[in-house]
Amino acid sequence: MSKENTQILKQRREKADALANLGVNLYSNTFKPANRIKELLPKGEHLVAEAQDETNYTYSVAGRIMSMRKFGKAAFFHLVDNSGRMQVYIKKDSLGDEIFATFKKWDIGDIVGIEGKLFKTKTGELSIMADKLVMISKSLRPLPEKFHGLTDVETRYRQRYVDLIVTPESQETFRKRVEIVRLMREFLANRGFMEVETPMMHPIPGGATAKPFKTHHNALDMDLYLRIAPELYLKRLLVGGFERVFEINRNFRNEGLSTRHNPEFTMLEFYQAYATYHDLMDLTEELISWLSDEVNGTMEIEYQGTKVNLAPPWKRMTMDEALIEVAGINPADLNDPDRVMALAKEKGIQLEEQAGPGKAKTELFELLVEEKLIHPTFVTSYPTEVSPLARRNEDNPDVTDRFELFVTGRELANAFSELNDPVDQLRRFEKQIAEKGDDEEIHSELDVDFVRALEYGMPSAAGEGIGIDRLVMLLTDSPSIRDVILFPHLKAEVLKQTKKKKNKKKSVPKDV
RNA sequence: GGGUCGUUAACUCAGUCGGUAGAGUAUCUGCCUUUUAAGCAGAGAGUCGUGCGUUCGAGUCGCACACGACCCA
Repeated sequence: MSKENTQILKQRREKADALANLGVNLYSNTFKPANRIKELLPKGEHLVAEAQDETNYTYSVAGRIMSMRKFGKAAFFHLVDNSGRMQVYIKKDSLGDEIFATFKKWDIGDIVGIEGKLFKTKTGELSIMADKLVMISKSLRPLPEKFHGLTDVETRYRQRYVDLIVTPESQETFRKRVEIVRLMREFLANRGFMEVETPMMHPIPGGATAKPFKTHHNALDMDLYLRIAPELYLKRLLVGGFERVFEINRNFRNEGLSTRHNPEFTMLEFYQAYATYHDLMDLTEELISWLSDEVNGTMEIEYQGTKVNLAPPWKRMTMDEALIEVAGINPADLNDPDRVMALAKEKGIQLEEQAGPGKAKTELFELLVEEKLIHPTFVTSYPTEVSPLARRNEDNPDVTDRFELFVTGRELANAFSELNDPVDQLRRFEKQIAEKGDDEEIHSELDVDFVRALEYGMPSAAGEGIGIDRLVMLLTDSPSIRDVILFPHLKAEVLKQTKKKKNKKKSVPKDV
């Protein structure tokens, strides 16, 4: 990691001091750019090389200096603002000796304001001939090299601000992320969904099976858990009469990190009364294919070298069908609970004592099928055993009216027709708690209030969760979840301390 | 938790058999008023991730640790 007293940093500070001594405000807050670079570019389109803008209008722009070519009495540099990039031409003649002397202390990385007139250079690049210069923020640290940029991923994650300055692809990814979320809200709002905010701190973590983060409220003297899912609160709103609700916000899971897992991640959850999981499959393929088209201009995308066709309709198959068709399992084996269990053992799957054939089947699916589902595929009929909140299928109580969506071998969404029978719900909670009872880290407590809510009557409904981070990964061709989260979690950075002449011991005040 | 790889100048990277640390960019100085990876000449810049060990001698070999990447659980 970077050291804090290097030659290059000293030089930058000395330069800043020299500039201040010339009477320049290094951090002025008076310059207000009247123009954005993007809107200037068309204004000079018609000009030929070496021609001046005939209107002779003075424009003003502000931004960061990203490259610099200095001569003895002139210079070119590129200025970048939020909208684009443009060349500025500086001439000693037109600025005067004093101003030009201060300009000589400008560096790549400085944020500056420019006023001037448009012209085209010999090589035909539209530029601003500066007649006024304002230092807005003097940069004290050098930017990464102009040609290779910043390639060290650790620095890109830890110092995302530098990454955003010098890596246009990174900027583009996060712009797309913002756009995807904005479009999602628009899509759902257009269908009558209302966006709500439910608690992030839960007295009882529920709605999923995961290890929660624990915290404590001092005034109430009670433990709280960062939510692992908003599901049980959103369903309470269905009880309350809000028929279409959604929430886009963070979930927290105290588990491992990987290219697909960040301890906090963003989830869209939405619930629609009087709908079934079939309705949500229609809605999901419409939503995601539309998002791809809006953001990438196509439904046929490439993810890490693999072509993926997001154009509807998408494949729909039951878990049994997937095991038979994709994994080549004998249908007879799937209908016999003992043979399912045996098959799982055969494939090296280690099952917990309480696990039944539903769990075994799901594990087989995860092992043998998941990674092979490249194009979007809805897998339905999940075993009831692994779906404690989903409605049982009317014809076969062993499976639920549930689907998960897989794209590029990864789970992207999970949805089901909701269980609204309070008696069944209570039974399933009790069973779930009995099974997880030995795992202290998975906090098991029956959410009595949720059952009470169901007892008031929750309309038939279907609900779904879509992992936003993974969706953004797919639509931006990003290999790691850290590439789509602005500030991903890493271990604490060990900053190298500059050696001091004496290590003064800090006096530690004793507790009185 | 296990395995593999990585960590050298501000950035991007070389560094042979273990023998006094290299380049490009950036920076500084000089020249340079249409350049755009500007150019020419010169200069400075390093606790080689940290620690211990082997050795006459370690960026290089060994061990431990830290951080990161990928794979596996």
